[in-house]
Amino acid sequence: MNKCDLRIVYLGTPEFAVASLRALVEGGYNVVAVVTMPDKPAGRGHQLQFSDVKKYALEVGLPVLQPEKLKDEAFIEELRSYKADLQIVVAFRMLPEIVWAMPRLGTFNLHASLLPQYRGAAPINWAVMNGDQETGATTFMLKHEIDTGNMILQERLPIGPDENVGSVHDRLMAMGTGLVTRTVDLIIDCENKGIEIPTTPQPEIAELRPAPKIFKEDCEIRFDQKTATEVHNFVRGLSPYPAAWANLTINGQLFENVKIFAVAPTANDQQPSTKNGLIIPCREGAVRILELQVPGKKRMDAKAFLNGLH
RNA sequence: CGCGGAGUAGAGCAGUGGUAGCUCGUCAGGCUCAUAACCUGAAGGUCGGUGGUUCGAUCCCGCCCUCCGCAA
Repeated sequence: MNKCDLRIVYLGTPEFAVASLRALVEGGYNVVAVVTMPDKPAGRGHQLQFSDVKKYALEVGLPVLQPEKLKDEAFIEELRSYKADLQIVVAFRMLPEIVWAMPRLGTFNLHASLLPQYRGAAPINWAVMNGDQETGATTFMLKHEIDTGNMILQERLPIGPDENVGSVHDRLMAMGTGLVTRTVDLIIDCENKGIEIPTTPQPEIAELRPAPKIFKEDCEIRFDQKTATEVHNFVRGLSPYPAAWANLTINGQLFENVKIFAVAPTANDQQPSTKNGLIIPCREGAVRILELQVPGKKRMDAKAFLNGLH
């Protein structure tokens, strides 16, 4: 079997999933259809928005399936009609067994963490928020419990001490493309040799850190409850999306819902200060805010913000 | 027709029915390490676009363009 003989159905939604899809398409793999989220009204003015994966699929002329419900009879029938040998899911949603068990060779997932760590929806954010110095990406075969299947390939990636999640996301996305294509190559190779795909059960680890979906209320910075280092990690783990925020009182003026994109730990300070930049005291130490955004305003560095105070 | 904010000097913001200021930056000079330092001086704006009201509009009214927050 050649890579152009293997029929692949690809499931994914955001930008992170586009990279691997593109790698497959441009690498000459036989992607026969794409499954993605239904179009939704979004953005200012509630315009109908296509998912990033759908935009790309349309660009290259791939069939797009957008089921409201993954168990829907019509959708299952349509999916079957593509006669996939393999399904690949990247940043999609939970799949019912009837979907992931459908292809002859099964379904594998690209997950943006070193499994078994950071199972869940926001693995990249949590790794940075926890101050980890390393993360990675893993491909694994789907099974019932989410993000627990046997691992196929895994690759590690260092996290810089001041790096934010946006940067880690982009680097993991690039790394993921290689992981996905190599996983497919491996599967084809095993198929040709008539052997099982070698997989490894996820190791048992005592200290398992989860990576649940992050909501806005989880993003408020509690300066009084965190050390300067913790605030720093929290901010970069949420920057640029979904962004940490806080209500700040500066020179007696209250600013609500201020998004904070970058801070640097700095010398201790008891009071919020604007003398040497925008300094906010923490439970231990203090941070200097480097980049922020007030509602209705543009994102700006702290210096610009201070220039506008009056 | 989802709700809302905003377009004034390179940046961030004030302001007024009689053609505009602040902080920062820039440039020139001084001081000399204050780790986003200090002093002096200068340059730099058809106040988003377009109609209207007015003796006169950056400011009031209509339309257009652009940017942003919320919500999804």
